[in-house]
Amino acid sequence: MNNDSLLGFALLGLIFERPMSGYDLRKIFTTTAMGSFSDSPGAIYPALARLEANGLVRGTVEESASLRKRRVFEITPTGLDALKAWLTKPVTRDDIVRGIGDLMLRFAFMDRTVGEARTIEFLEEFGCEIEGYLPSLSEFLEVHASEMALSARLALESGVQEYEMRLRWVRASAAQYRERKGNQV
Amino acid sequence: MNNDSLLGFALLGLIFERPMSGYDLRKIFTTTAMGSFSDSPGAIYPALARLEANGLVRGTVEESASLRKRRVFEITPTGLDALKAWLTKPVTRDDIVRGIGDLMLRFAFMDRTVGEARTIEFLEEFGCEIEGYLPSLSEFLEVHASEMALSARLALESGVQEYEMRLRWVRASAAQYRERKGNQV
DNA sequence: GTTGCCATGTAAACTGTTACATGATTTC
DNA sequence: GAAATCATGTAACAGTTTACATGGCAAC
Repeated sequence: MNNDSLLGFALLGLIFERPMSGYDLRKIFTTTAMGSFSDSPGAIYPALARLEANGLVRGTVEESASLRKRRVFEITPTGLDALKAWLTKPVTRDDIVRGIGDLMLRFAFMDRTVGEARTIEFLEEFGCEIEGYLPSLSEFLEVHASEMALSARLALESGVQEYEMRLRWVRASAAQYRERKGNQV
Repeated sequence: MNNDSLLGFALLGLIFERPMSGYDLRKIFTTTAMGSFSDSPGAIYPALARLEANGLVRGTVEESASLRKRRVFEITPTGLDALKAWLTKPVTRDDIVRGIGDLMLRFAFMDRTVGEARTIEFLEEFGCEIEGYLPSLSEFLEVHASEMALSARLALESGVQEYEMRLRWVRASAAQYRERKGNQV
């Protein structure tokens, strides 16, 4: 009954943007910047089957003339609800500690689904959580730096730099959204 | 027979630094900057059992006075070989596309295991792969920016900025290693 | 006519998640 | 003596990887 894997939501979000076949989705993972996902059929086709079993997408075999058989999936109203629910989840500390990839995926899908107001809120929550986490990470580095191996220390510094970079990005992005919103009024 | 999961190597690397129990390892994942790993016993204890079954670590029950029973694991020569083999694997395009977390973990363990020369080599390979990948990502962004939703474009820009940041980090780190090496001669 | 791409899927093995279970020891 | 922490583990389930399997169509 559950379908909360990141791959499932990635598929759902892409299918929302336009109806697609399993093969189309695979190609997106191999050829575009979404290369962090597996393009293996053993991951994608079962994930699509789960989405369909849960009523989040509906696949129909395309029969247009001389084309090979293709099952094209489109999102259902239930599926759109599930997508929106996932996108509007509050940002937690855990989300940023366990890797920000999930958050970035959610953000990428936001613009055409949950609206600007919520997108800006998301960025604010994102920024708050980084601001809450970064000092503890810096402090840990400061306290333990002397006893750590050079490579371990540098790896940790890289982590700190990544959070700092994301924070700058969050602020710049929020500014862009506010500007756009302002222009529309 | 296989034990190539990232968690397995994380445990192996930590146990190499000093012998530890499963509980110690869990605490590292909850309390230190290695929070990207799961601290659930259902992940760690089976992973330790696999490492032991493959002869990479050896667990002995500590019987010191009035302490609770603790199984303390230490690395075996076979385990050290496996750790070094993992650490010295060449850096591939796939490593940087699928997420640099694995590479950073490998780097963090390098200093005390494979030596400075190999660590510098690793950084050079790392830098080369980013330099090879970044232009294609920037180009993709340039070509598709106009047709993308704002949030999707910003998410992609964040990805580009991350690679740029890692590249700066790689260069600065390599410089530190070369400097240290120079000082020793 | 064979190589390569389009397109879909399955099966076994492995890994990780969630939740449960147990019991000892320290602290209040 | 109750609660928190130390410490180890198991069981059911879900998801991914790897490898295999199939067949149509297009180009050369």
